[in-house]
Amino acid sequence: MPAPATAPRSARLHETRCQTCSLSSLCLPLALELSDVDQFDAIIRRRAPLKKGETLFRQGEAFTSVFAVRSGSLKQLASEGNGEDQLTNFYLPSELVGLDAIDDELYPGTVTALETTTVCEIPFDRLDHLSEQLPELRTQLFRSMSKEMRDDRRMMRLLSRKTADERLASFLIGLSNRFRRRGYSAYSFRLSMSRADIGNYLGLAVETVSRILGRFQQQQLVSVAGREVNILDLSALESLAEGDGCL
Amino acid sequence: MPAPATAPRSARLHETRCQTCSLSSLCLPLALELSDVDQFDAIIRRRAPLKKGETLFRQGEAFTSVFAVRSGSLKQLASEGNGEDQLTNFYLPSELVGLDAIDDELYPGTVTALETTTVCEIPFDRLDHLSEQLPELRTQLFRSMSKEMRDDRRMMRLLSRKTADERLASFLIGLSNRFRRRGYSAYSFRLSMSRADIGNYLGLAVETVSRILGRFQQQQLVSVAGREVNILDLSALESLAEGDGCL
DNA sequence: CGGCAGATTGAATGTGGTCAATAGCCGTGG
DNA sequence: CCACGGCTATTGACCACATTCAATCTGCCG
Repeated sequence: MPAPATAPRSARLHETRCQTCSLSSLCLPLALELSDVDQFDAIIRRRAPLKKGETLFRQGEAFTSVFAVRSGSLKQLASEGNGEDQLTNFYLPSELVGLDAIDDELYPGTVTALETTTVCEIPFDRLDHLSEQLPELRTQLFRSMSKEMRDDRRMMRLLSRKTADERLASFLIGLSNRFRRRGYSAYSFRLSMSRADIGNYLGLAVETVSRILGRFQQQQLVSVAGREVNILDLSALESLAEGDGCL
Repeated sequence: MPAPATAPRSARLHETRCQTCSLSSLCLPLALELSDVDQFDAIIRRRAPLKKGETLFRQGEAFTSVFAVRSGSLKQLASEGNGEDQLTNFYLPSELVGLDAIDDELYPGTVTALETTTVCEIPFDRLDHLSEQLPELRTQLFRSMSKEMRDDRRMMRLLSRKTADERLASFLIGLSNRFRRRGYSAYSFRLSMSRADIGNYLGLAVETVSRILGRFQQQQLVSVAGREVNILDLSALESLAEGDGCL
């Protein structure tokens, strides 16, 4: 049901353009000339906001689009075989969702909103085609994918070599950095995900997450109240995250 | 030092072309028309074979090229901070090395040959530029990266949820599949990596790898003699790898 | 105010790591 | 050809970290 020519106020909300988006310096069009942004903007489809718990797409659905997060946050869950679900990623504003579906043209996980979340839908065939004419866009796309690969490697290192304490510390540092880059406080933020999500993501039991957050609080590294986090000693947390504990 | 017009025998070895490469159906030019393969072929640089233990590039070096493995195998090691090295990947023939370096234009790990190995060097700027004219090449490149991301997610699941037994089983199954796709036996192959490499990759101690391989042998799942592996009960190994142990 | 999911805390268990010793493999050189 | 040295692999004993199970507590929405 496409919006009529004279859209009502509710539809206007989704008419925002890349040119006016505060994330444009982090998002795909980051390297584009103003005239090119117009072209890019033209292929974007705005979406009605997702409410908490609503899914953007489900595992196994046909891949058609990648999505740029505009506000809010999402998680990606992959259930494989009879095993439990694995939380493979959290997505924050300006990040691209769905790049891992290009190869076999099926989304490899279910992506769900952790809070009220708005995304821009970017049909991939049009993105691909546009990337032919706009080398900067193509480069940015390659970079996004490459970066995600690098982040994955970092995650593998976390999962295979780090202790539970180091994982939690890394997780908090990672969030802090991502918030900072997006213009939010690096020291004070709200976790949009549950302890269970954190545990699932980090390969830890919920109880372990809880215990360690408690311990961090005792050690004056952070103060945690429910989902509100305050980082009290960033550098200590950083050295913990890098496994400097044995120094 | 480019080869003279009439190249000596030793240089001829590296003149092989994509058109005659037995891997062409798995490698990047997979989807190209014959005429387009010529263009692709023209940007490839053949390399002298790497001997066991020689490095293709080191962590932190400037990114210039991706590499397609032609024969042999490699490992990628990333050392972060003061921590130990993390083995992030093994590369087999037809696979692309270096895609994770695009974003920050530095190789994020050191890649080393596990045995005598030949690779094709593909300067990335020329690849990128060619992908503008050849949509199929671009698609294939996107797919390769997307696939690597998917594989990384699978690896994360392995590292965060699977037991040591399941990891080893998954590892053997994965190798078996990769060998099969390349036309080698899925049941009988030689590990080009040491136990230490396997352990590092799977997030296990060497001793654990050794123990579990021994146990698998007792259980008649495989027979292992040094680096020679024979898979005796593929389906049992597969169900083990998927964590069906509790069924 | 009640109900329920999410979060915390405690005690017991087990998987895999560490340390240490031994055994096997392979290339080198006598 | 065999002996030696170094490295890789195997095996064993012990220990620790994180999981599991279970109970309790907190906060939130109806």
